[in-house]
Amino acid sequence: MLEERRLEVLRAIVEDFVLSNEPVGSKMLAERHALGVSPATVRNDMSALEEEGYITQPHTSAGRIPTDKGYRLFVDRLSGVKPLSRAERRAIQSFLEGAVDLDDVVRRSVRLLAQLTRQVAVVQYPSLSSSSVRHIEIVTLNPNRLLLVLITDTGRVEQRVVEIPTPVDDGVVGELRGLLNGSLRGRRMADATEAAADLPDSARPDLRPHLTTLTTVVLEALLERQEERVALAGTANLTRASVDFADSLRFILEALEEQVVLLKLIGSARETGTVTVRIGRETDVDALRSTSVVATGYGLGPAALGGMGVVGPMRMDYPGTMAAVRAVAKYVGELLGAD
Amino acid sequence: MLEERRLEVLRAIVEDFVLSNEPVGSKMLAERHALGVSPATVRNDMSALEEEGYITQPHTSAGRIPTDKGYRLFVDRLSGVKPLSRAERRAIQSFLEGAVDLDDVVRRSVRLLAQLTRQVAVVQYPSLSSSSVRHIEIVTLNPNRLLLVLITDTGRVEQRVVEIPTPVDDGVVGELRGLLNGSLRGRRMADATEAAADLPDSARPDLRPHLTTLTTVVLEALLERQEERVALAGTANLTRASVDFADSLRFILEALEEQVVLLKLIGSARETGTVTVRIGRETDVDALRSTSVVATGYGLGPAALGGMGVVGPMRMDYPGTMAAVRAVAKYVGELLGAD
DNA sequence: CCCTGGCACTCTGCCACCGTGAGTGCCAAG
DNA sequence: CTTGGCACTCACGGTGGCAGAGTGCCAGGG
Repeated sequence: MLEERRLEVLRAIVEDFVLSNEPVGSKMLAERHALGVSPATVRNDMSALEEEGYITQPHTSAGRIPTDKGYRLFVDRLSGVKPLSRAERRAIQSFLEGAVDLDDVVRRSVRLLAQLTRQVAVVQYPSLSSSSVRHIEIVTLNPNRLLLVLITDTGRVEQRVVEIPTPVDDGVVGELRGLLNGSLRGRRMADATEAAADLPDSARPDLRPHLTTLTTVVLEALLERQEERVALAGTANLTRASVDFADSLRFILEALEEQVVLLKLIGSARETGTVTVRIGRETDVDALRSTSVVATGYGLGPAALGGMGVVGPMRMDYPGTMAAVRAVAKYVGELLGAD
Repeated sequence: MLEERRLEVLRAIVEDFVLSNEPVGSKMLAERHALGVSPATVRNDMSALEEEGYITQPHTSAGRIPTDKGYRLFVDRLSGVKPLSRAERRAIQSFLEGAVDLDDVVRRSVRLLAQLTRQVAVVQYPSLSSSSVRHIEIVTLNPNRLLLVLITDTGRVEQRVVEIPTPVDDGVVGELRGLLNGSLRGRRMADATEAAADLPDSARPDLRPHLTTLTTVVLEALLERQEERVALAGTANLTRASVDFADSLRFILEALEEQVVLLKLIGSARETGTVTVRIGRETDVDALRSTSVVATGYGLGPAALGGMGVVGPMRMDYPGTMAAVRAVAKYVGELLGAD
């Protein structure tokens, strides 16, 4: 009984603080949350919760606010995932259905997510490594330069200009195209890299040098920029919570411009099949120590296509945000899977 | 003589204010700027300048700050374009040369520009309409779906999935590819649209329906998204000048997330061959009334490929910013032109 | 006619002060 | 274990005084 009420008090504190952004005191708490006990009792509980590190007071004789640890407990044990309304679901679906190509899908999702959560949204472009090769095209720009275009089944298109030492004619280009497609088409990226490496050895001698350069470029495109890109939206929402960040806003913005940082945050959630939450210092990024990240993977199967999520103040509506992230990820996954 | 000194005073005010962000008074001005006259004289000049609307005082008994009109005069008549150092030029060049494809060029430029100017940078993707078709590729996804890939000489790649009512085999696809390339390759986009529209009429009857759908899609891709995309970087720099914006920062960020707004700002500078400056309300965007925009077109010839520029506080180092924008635009233009 | 020094005046910014109110911790009684 | 009471502690907001910077105006000098 006692334990249970304490948790109830913690939940009440988190919920109130999320709404008001003001340290919450014992009196208000006892009044507004029908806890059935007096403020004095609540004070005792608060004292215990503070002892255990779940809440803290900004200064003596102020109310309490949750700590990282407090939010963590709240997310883990005290809150579910608030389901979205039917209207919201329909809105998501219809907004995403208007997309004309992969780029558009990503851009629409990220805007949508930012709007739904009123926070900064991040969407990773579908990773090459978990999709498969649909087609490889070689276009002659001039005798010494080829343009290599790689198309994946998720609709992603990678392109590279390749300089070749000795000129080739269209016939050779056709053969090369045939060889590359024959050996790589339909393969998942991870396997394709091996197949590509073996390719030159088994080919006609006069084609080998060209094949070597081409496959090198293919491998480079596959590996190097593997999952480099992310889309970002809703940075204006950061100012909404500017009270929380004070002067650190600049560093947060700077961190968010670093693709590497974003990938670390979002990419790591990719493989877990569920929505993950990182609170405060759990983000492992110093500039984001006063923010939380709610992220998940999207796309079917064990290896997801990519990750998406939002970055917001620790003082965040976790149930609502988690629901929005999960829903958008689900729809995007379906959209790309069916394509 | 008198006129001339007044302008000198205005220049001094702008320069000091840009550095200090504090209203500048007559005494400091006379001391630091070797004007050869006493503070009292400067005061008279300031009084006149205020009368004419070039400067204003935030409150009685404070120093003066420039008005929109004052900055305008400064930009038009009192400042040149401060040339970049040799080292800076080399840095620009070497940084841009590392780009692997068009996307990379744009992303690198925008980051570079943000870094050089310490402001928010905007770069428009090369417009389709002023480049020409290098190659059109058609890939069969399944009998009823084709992927159309359009490659321009600036390296831009557009892709569209096309649903076709009646299945086609590879032979037909080959013919279609040949027809499209034969009639469109090498054409500038503006002309290509006409050629594409005429194409179906002159083709073999059995190909006509397919050609019609395909050309429709091509036209759509060319027209609709013609110059839709821009890249943005350096939003964190806005916080650097947060004093200037106070609480309007949020609205500025919101405006910057609107592609339409950015295109209006940057795109309009595309056609002028020179660096243009819009100060305060001249931007015609309400949220940006306390900012200035320095922009120019890049790419050779009369019709530029796109625009690029920066958005910053009115209190901005105009000569330096203009120089940086001009230099980056020049290098990017050369890079894309040579490609 | 223009420049200059002097002078009175007007503000903002800063600091110190103080009362109020919210909130706490502790304690003794139920 | 809960509750009411009580003394204590601070942040916050408003007030008042002081210093400093800047202005406008004016009369005198080149």
